[in-house]
Amino acid sequence: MASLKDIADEVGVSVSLVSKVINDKLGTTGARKELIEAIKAKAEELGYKRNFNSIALLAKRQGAIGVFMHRMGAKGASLTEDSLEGMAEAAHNLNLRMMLNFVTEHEDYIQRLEGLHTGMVDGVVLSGVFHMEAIPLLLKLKKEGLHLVSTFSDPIHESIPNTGLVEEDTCYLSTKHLIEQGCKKIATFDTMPLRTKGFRRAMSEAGLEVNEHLVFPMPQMHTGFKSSTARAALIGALEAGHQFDGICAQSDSQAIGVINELISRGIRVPEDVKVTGIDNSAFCEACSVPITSVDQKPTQRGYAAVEMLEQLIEGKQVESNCVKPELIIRQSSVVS
Amino acid sequence: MASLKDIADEVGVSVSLVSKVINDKLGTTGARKELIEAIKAKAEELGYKRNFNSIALLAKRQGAIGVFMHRMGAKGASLTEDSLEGMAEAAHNLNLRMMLNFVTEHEDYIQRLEGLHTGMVDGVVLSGVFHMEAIPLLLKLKKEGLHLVSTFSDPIHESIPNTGLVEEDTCYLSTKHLIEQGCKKIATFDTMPLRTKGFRRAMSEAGLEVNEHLVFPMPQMHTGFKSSTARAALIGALEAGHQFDGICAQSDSQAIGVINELISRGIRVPEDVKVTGIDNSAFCEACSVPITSVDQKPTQRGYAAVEMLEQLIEGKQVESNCVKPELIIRQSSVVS
DNA sequence: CTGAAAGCGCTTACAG
DNA sequence: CTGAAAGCGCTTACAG
Repeated sequence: MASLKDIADEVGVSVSLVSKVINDKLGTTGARKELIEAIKAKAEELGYKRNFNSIALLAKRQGAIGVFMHRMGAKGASLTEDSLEGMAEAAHNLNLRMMLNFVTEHEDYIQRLEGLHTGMVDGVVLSGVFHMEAIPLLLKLKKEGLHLVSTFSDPIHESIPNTGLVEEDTCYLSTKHLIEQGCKKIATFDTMPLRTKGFRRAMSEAGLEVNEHLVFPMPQMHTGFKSSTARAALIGALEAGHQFDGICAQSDSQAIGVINELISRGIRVPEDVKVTGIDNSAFCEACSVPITSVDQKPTQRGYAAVEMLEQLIEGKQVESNCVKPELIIRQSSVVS
Repeated sequence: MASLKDIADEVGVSVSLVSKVINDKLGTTGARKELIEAIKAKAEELGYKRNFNSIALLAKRQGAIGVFMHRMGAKGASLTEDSLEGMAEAAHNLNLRMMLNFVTEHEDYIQRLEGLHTGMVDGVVLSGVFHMEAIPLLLKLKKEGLHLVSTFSDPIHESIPNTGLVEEDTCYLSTKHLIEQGCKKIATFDTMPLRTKGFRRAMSEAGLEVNEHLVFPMPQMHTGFKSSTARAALIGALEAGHQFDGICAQSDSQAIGVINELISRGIRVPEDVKVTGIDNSAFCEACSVPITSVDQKPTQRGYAAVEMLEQLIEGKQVESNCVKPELIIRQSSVVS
């Protein structure tokens, strides 16, 4: 690894000059053409690479950010991957190195967060599953000078800017769409309160009454989003004799489980029952009936979160914002 | 951010002593108990965090590795995510920071690789999609002192240790299983030569002849693994009147497409046709008929690759190795 | 136009 | 038992 000193020695000039030439910081005064060229040539020849450590040491700035990610979403939904993709892209464009901290076990969260040294990155974006109990620790890290940004549905603390999602709009959009397609008796899996709220809002705006038997109670956690859990709930409703012509699923996994169950019983999708999901995952295309779904914009939000963090590091004022989900219409909800 | 000097000043000792106490490097001589305690207390009070930059500057070691990942696998297969999970876990256990370089566009690959400064990480694990044209650049980086390890199916260069997969075994295992379940006329999608080779080996070992009409030619690239491409190929074969009782798909996406098509034609899975996939993805559980599939062990391989890199950085000798895929049996291939 | 010097935060012989 | 000094690779006033 060649250093500035190596170049300086070989060319026969001072380290200062080499530094200035390499960084194009000669100012108005400049330097002799021959020297400039000799230095640049030698740097090239020696394969000179700047040493980030010494630069950071001097600048008191790391040029690096951390991503603290608790893996989220159903296996197959690729929310985590899409989100990382957006963050990595932004980090690259902003010339920031990106350190990944990937958590999978709930028990590890706090401990991993404690290992997040402030002298390693200029800031961190929190993502994935959030842990309420981490807030005091986060505020402590913030006080120690670590810039913090998050990308959850909603801000977790007034002092931590967030790139959110209008969560309520997910089911609002899909339910509204189902109504436009002629559905009157719509069911939903009550997995996430805000989503159910959006479902109710769309129903009420359309003047439709919600049949509470069709708001299937679900575990409000990981398992609630699963295909098999939704399938079981659906079977219960069918056996109880409840009637419906639309299902606003709160995940694609739920939707695919539901569609498989309906078809196996000879109930046609979308002719007899229309179905929508959430995540716009690979399931949507792979399902026997391609699934209408709501895109939560993970890549866009990941990108925005990193941009926001960069602003914060630069000392600018930033505010939490929200991305709107988008309905992607496929076969499961539209009779052609 | 408190420094050693801050602590030294406040306690009234030298920086050297603080350094030794903080790092438990007092040696045999030791130091006065009161001082040790005073220093540790002050460090705690000031929230002292070691500065990684100065340490790296001195040690000529970064304590960080890079992951150069070209996102791979079908959307929904979560190979990339699973792989990252294993790498992150290993990095954490080995006390290494992990820098993620996430590439999605083919055109960017080389350029991104060039941006991989040697003074930033001690080594890099290459993963995901591989680019043949990158080899000269990789060898150059290696010569500059960057440790390199990869986790592709096969090693890409004799000088770059690899945590591989016995790719041929994927279809060998699934085909063998289909034969054990009574299949005699087995089809495959010829998407990856080594997988097709494994298919042929299993057939030949069982004394079964391969019907070349049932080796469906596929684009040997991304699109070849897709659900819709496989479905189209299957429809062609069905319309040509080819007979088969088993399908060894080369991805879960292919399998799910095939199963959906068969069922829609009233052909039963697994009773009439048995189907297997590869990836052991979320599709397997979500499909109307849960899919027997081959696990490529991405998490385990990611973990192993980082361990290997650490060994290399430590100056140890390492050798390429291979992980064996594992067959996960589900409903699509077994009549209960 | 060019260079000497100080200093970022730390560790490691070495001296006392 | 404790500390002064050198040095990792770099940048930035400042002096000439």
